[in-house]
Amino acid sequence: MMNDFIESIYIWYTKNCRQLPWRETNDPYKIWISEIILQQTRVDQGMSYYHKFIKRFPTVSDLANANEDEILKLWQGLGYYSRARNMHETAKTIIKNYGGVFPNNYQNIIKLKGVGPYTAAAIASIAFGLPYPAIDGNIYRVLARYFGISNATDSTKGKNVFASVAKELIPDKNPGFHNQALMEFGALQCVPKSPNCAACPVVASCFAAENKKVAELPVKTKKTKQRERFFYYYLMEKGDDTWLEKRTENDIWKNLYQFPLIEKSKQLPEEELIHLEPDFLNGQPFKIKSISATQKHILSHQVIYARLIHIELDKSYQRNDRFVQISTKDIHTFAVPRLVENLIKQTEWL
DNA sequence: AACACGTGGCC
DNA sequence: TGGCCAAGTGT
Repeated sequence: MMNDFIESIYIWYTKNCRQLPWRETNDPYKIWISEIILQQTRVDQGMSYYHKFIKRFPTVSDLANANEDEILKLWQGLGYYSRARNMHETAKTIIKNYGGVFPNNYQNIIKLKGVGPYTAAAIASIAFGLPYPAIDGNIYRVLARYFGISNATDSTKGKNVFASVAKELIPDKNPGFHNQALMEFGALQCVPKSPNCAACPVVASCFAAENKKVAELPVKTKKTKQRERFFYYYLMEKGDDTWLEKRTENDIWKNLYQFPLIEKSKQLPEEELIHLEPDFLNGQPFKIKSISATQKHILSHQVIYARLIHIELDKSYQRNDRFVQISTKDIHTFAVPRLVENLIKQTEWL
């Protein structure tokens, strides 16, 4: 029964799998890079980043020796920037603790920063042929529907139930093929919304198809609530120069750059905006040249309303040590969040 | 254990 | 359009 299911998935995968660059290699370094990029990220979205990273950092020591600023610049636009910071830390760990050789067992792989149960199992099975079941969002969905598992995938109980089912299924030989087949099946056939069950090779024995539960499975309980934030960025113009600020707090976009920011707890009307006196200007004279329209930027847990206030500084303006003074034409060399990138695009002066 | 962490695509 | 979801992890 289980074997028929798995056999069908293997046949389906052999026929339908995508040719992906990280499937053409056994290099654990490249497989690791691909797995980090693909965390919570679609193949289409991550593909160009994979190519950029492998080209710029062909080996783990190339990555370890890089500056974090450069790594974040390459990662710009992908989101979840802690992945890039942790990747850098792990590259340095592999050089320092493993002599530059990627650890080849699950226990050491999962110790690496940014590598959790899913990624450790994926690397162990795909790169080293070790029988660890990788359970990602796709596999939760496939197993929940096919076996009729109604436990929430984001509960501790549910995770244990899915883990034990996945463990039953994992073969000793070709576990990497097995894990990728199941994931690919979820990604292409057993999709979240309106899957084409008529074309599914295992529909005849699928619990959800049989019981009209395809739309109800898998079950998730937690819903994320968003908070609103109001960002007022200052584009400070002094001749050909401007200033950027690095976000160093444990908050969104850590270690990325932005225009000097004033954050408010509520939206400010334009007449209040024009009278704002940012502390970083130290009461020195400035002239407002323009104020952008409000830009709405949506994150998974926040909604940010941002405006860019373009000001011209007097020649006497003293530099502020919190910020980096740059030649404005160099602004594109700094890693910035998508929101700031969009503001830059919309501003004539930049 | 619950929550924070990005972005883009889909309907 | 707004909510859901995508090869999860760290704290």
